[in-house]
Amino acid sequence: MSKNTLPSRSEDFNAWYNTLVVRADLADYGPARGTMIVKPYGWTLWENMQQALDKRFKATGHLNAGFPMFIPKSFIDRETSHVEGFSPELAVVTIGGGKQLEEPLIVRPTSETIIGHTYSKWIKSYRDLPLLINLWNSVVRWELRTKLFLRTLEFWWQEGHTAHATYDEAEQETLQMLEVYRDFARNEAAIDPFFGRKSDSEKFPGADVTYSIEAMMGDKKALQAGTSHNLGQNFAKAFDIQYLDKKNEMQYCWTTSWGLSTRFIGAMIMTHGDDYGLILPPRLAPFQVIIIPIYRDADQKASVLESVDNLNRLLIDNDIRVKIDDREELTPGHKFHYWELRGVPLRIEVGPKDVVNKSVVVARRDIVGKLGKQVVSTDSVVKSVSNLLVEIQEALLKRATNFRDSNTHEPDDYKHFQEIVSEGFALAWWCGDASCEIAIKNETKATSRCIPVSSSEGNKGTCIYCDKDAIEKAYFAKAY
RNA sequence: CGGGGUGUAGCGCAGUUGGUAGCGCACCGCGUUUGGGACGCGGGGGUCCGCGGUUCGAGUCCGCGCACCCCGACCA
Repeated sequence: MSKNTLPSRSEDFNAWYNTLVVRADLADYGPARGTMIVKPYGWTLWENMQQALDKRFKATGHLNAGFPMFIPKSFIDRETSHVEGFSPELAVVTIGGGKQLEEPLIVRPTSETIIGHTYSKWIKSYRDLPLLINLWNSVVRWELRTKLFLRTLEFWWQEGHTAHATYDEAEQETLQMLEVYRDFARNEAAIDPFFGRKSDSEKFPGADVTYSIEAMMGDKKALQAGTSHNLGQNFAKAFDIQYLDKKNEMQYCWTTSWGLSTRFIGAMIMTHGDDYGLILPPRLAPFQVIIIPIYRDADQKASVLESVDNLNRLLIDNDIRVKIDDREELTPGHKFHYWELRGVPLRIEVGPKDVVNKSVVVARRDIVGKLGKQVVSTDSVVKSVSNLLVEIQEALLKRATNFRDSNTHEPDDYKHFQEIVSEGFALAWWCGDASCEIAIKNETKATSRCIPVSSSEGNKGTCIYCDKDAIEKAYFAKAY
């Protein structure tokens, strides 16, 4: 029993996470510092996320495209705050084919600049708008401190880039995609994030406004899990993205960008996982059901495997992602732990007794042990499994949301605020002044996460730090 | 870049006063097992992070590097 156990989640969350990511076959360390190898099991999870997101992007009128990973270095210099934000973390290529390049190339840290360059060529008329494109790619940012999925030198993501005729359209797009992320998080990943506008110091370099979804992890720290930016006309002006309007007058476009990355996998791990390992939401899990055959002798083996095959086919026919673990060298008990570590939502045990009784044992990953087990007749197994997958999905969302809410509080005063953010989220009146934000960070390590839309509900208050008038509330928390 | 820690088999570790490298898990073979991490027997696998020094002899002592991890700084 005491073999191969994970570090305790409650005692050492960090060690738990690092060990789990590797042991559950999601990812591994690459040979270069700070790089990540996403293993097939982790990549399948990412593919399922991609499908769920891509469906939503298509439904809102976007098309995918592929853009170069090499960008002329001069591009990054065109937008003032963009260059200031990204210069420290650029990977720069100076040699190609053995020769010094005339102009260095940067490995894309994000594609706003090359998109800007391209859109200025593509967009001539109001009839070309809106232009709605998404990219699935990887980007490189030379981070000092790395952690698998949460912050690596290279990571995989999608970046949407749109151009519009008016500010209102751009703002509407920005908020629409924020809502897409929120909906994805809630309904696919069973994570209900807070969402809102970023403070000036936390926003994307080059954006007028950044919105984000912010999720609470199992250690009560915040994770920015997706961002959507209204870029105003900053990139349009830097890259000359102009169109002729109906009155034959030149106008600058209004652009947006929005991204969600493999970091979100970290969010799922840290939201749902427990001491036994991952707990994956059924809608995204690479395998929704793992079937474990159990038998003693050759006769039993034959009948059990036949029964398992039938069950497997039945589930596949009903679009359930299922896998049989028929490895002969491992005992059933070992396989139970193996797949619990990997977070498969449902386990079906099929043994000699089940064959005789025309039944199977179904065990829930989110309720480990006998409490989560039930005997289901073969006739109704598809219905039971389908229902249970929905139930688990709902239970995970409910559990995570309860945890979030029971660790989020509105402070009465600054002392109270300090207590709250030492172990959770605070929703507090804030004057909007960066100096208060900085002081709070220095004194508590908590940063402003986002300012929920209509946070004030028309009321006014006083800043939790400086007592000056405040018209908005912001979430504050220690963050990844 | 500062503080701390660790480098010995795939992973986790032990290695005594310096004497020529071992344990558990994993892996391979055979057999018995299989409803919550099976067992027996046999087997394979090592530039002991690197370089230099001390010594008859270095995993061990000394010096200099390097890498990784943790905590800071930094981080759409």
